Amino acid sequence: MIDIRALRENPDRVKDNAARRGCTVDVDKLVALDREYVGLIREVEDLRAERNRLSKECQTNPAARDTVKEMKVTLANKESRMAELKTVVDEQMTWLPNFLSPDVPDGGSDADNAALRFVGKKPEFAFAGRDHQALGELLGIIDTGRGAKVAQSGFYYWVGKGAQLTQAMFFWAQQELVKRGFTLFMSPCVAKEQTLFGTGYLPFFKDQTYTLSGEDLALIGTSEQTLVGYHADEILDAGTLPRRYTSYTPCFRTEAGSYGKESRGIFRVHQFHKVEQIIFCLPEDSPRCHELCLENEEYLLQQLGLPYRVVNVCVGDMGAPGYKKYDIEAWYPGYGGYREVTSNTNLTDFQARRLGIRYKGSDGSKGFVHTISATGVTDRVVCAILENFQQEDGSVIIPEVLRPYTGFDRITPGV
RNA sequence: GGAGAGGUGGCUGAGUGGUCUAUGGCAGCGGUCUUGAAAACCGCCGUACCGCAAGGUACCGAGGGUUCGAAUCCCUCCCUCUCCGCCA
Repeated sequence: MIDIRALRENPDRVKDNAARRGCTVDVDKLVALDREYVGLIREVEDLRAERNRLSKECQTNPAARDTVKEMKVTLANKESRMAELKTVVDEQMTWLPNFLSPDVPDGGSDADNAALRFVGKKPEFAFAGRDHQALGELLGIIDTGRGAKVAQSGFYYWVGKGAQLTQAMFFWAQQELVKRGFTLFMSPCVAKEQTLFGTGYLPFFKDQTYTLSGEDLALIGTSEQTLVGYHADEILDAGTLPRRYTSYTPCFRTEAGSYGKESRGIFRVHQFHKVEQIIFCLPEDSPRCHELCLENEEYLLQQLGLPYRVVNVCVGDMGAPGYKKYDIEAWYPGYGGYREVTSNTNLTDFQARRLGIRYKGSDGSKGFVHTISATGVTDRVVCAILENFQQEDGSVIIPEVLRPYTGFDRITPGV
């Protein structure tokens, strides 16, 4: 949610931003409705002041009661119009996108993202590289068929050494982030509507959400929802910022409308797993914290030995709550291209405003915190490990940093 | 799932129709005193919104209702705690 004062003081800026981000809210109409609303606030509050004054007078002057009774009718009419306007204005406000960092590239899709740098050396195979699905089947470590049998298409099993490798990576990543100042959480994997709304997933990504029937609960699409929601309606002591939180949870997404798009393997699925990075910080600190999360992402991929590129995500490929976003795309030799493995968004005060997360400084300063939401690692990173470290016979060499956690240094077909 | 108790400001905890944003304590801020600190004493100390300002309005779990007037009375809902049952 943007500050409604921005709308009142500089509607053109809001309008331009909304247009650039493909938002269909009629800003001019919204401004007019808000203006009427603010005018009514004045009238209603004046009437209430008069009513309150007369009510006190009733104790000594019973005749005042009749006056107040009459006044209540007028007041009730204005109040109901005011409530009506507020409902409409609030609803429209929730659809307005965040403002953009000046260095966000234009563009309509991920093809327009700006590559910032390429890191790591792509492996060179003297054989035809397999993709993760082929490797997973050959090694018997990814089972999509039984995932579909038991749950639905889009669910899958990691099996045997694949599951060990995956768990090893997730545990290792959590440990690394803790070393870097993050507090580890185990989080609920469901959240109520208000939490999803507050984090900006609703109303924008409603059709991506699995809701539980008969409950005000949905499966989380990311632990960002529960970690950011953790401090809803709280005032944080500025001295405790930035706060760095991490957790490892499953993430559930319906992926409505994306059937058939890059659907081979387990790249786009209904349930994946993620180690998340969340930072709450002071407004002036959010660009720095955003970079910090990117450094962490890069550090993890470098330790694993994976080649990747960093992209500055363009307007059209960024969700409405984002102010600036970096994606990291790992190299997938079996697939033959770079594919998104992490994303890292500076949401500025967009979530904090909706959730009521504020800070207070000892110098009396106060305001909404900024939030950064970034990936640590996901299952997609394991897919990249499989593709990059595959051998001609289909076996996969385990990155050294993970070996203390896996207890083995390679996965071999038939073993 | 069954039974009971309760939700008031950063915390604690009074308040059962009007002068209540709301007693007291703790924490916090400022000051007196002190070489400094502690203690003691004095003062300040919620949030949001409207307004140039003066000031005003709203908020005692949420939403309705009664009333000239609701933290206080009525209704609905939510949540928390305790005990019992079940159980990873």
